[in-house]
Amino acid sequence: MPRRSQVPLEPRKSPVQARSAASVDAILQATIQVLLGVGKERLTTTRVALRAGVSVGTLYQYFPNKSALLQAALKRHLDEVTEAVELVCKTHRGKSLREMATALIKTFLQAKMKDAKTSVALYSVSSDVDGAKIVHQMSVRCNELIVQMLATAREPLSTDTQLVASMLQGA
Amino acid sequence: MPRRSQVPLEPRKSPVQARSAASVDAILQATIQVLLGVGKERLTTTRVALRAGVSVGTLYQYFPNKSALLQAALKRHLDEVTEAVELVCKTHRGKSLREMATALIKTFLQAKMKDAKTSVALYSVSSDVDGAKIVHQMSVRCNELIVQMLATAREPLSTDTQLVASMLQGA
DNA sequence: TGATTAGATGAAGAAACCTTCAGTTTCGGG
DNA sequence: CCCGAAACTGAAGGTTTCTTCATCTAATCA
Repeated sequence: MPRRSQVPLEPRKSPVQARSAASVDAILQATIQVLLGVGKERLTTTRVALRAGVSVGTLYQYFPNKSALLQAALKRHLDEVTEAVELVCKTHRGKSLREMATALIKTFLQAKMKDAKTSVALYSVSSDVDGAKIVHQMSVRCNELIVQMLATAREPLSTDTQLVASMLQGA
Repeated sequence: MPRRSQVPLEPRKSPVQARSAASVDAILQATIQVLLGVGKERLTTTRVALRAGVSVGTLYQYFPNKSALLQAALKRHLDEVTEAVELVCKTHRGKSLREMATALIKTFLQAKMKDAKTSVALYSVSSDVDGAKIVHQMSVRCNELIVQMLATAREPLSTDTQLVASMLQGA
C-alpha cells in the first residue's frame, strides 16, 4: 500500500484566545529543543507535546501532522532571519554599497551564529520535509528586500541580483 | 520506555561459503540503491532485502540491526575511497610535493564525483547512525598514509599534518 | 551417500509511532 | 451566574517497521 503521498500542512485552527497562542509557541519551542536534545530520528509528536507541557491532542489541534510541525518550526526560524534582514535593509537605504554589503553580511552571520546548533538541526530537517520550498521562499523574499535597498544606493549598478545571490550563498 | 540506548553492531557471521559473500554484497549494494531510490526515511530492512533478492532473515544473519547495516554501507564506501588514496600514496613516493598534492586532489575529486549521489546519500545517513566515528577513523587512516608519503618527498617540510587536514576538508 | 554445518526463508511477535476523538476543563460575553 | 465556544486531555486504534526463530534447503566432507 502506498503511503499517502502528500498530506495537508495548513494549520488546523487559528489561535484566538491568549492561552492557545501560548501553546503554539511552547510547541514550536519544544520542537527545537527536542530536535537539539535527541535528534530528528527520535523526535516524536508525543515527546514534543510532553516537553511543551501540553498533550498530544493539543499539538494536533494546531498542526495536522508531524511534517507540518517541523515545517512550521523551520519557517519560524527563517522568518526571524528574514526579519533581521528586513530591518537592515530599511535602515541602510541611501547608504553606500560598501556599507550595505558589510551590514548585510554582519546580520547574516549574527543570525546564524546566535544559535548555530539550531540552524544545523533545522537544516537537517529541511531535507526530509519539503523544506527546500520554504527555504526558497524566504530567499526570494530576502532578494526582493535587498534589491529594494540596492535601488537606493548612491552608486548606480548593473548586476544586482548576482551580488545578492552570492551573499545568500554564504548562509 | 527508553529505547535501548546502544545496540550491537558487529557482524553476526563471517561468510565462509561463496554464496553468503554474494548475499552480503547484494545486501550492501541494495542498501545504497534503496537509499538512492526512496531516501533514508523510507529505507526499511525488508525493502533492502527484497531488492537484494534475499529474505529479511538473511539480512539479519549478517547485520544485527538496521543501524549496523547502514554503517556497513558507509564504511564500505569510505574504504573504497581510502583504497584509492592508498594507491596514490604508494605510487607517488619520492615525487615532488607539487606532484603529490595534485595527484591527491585529483583522486579525491574523482572518487567523490564518480557517484556524487551515493556520497550525498551516505553522508545524510552518517548523521543518524554514529557515522561520524567511521568517517573520523577513515580520515585518520588517510592521514597516516599521506604522512608516510610526505616523508619521502624531495623537499623537507615542517607542517605536514595541517596540509593534510586542509586536503581532507575538501571532501 | 549420509551426516553435519552453513545459509536462507518468511510468518509472527514486539516495539514504536502517528493520529483521532469522545469527554472534560477553561474562557468570555450576555 | 450561565452557557456556548475554545482549548485541552490522553487512552486507544491503526500503521509501519524492526527483529526473531523454527523450519527448510544447499553445500561440504568423510
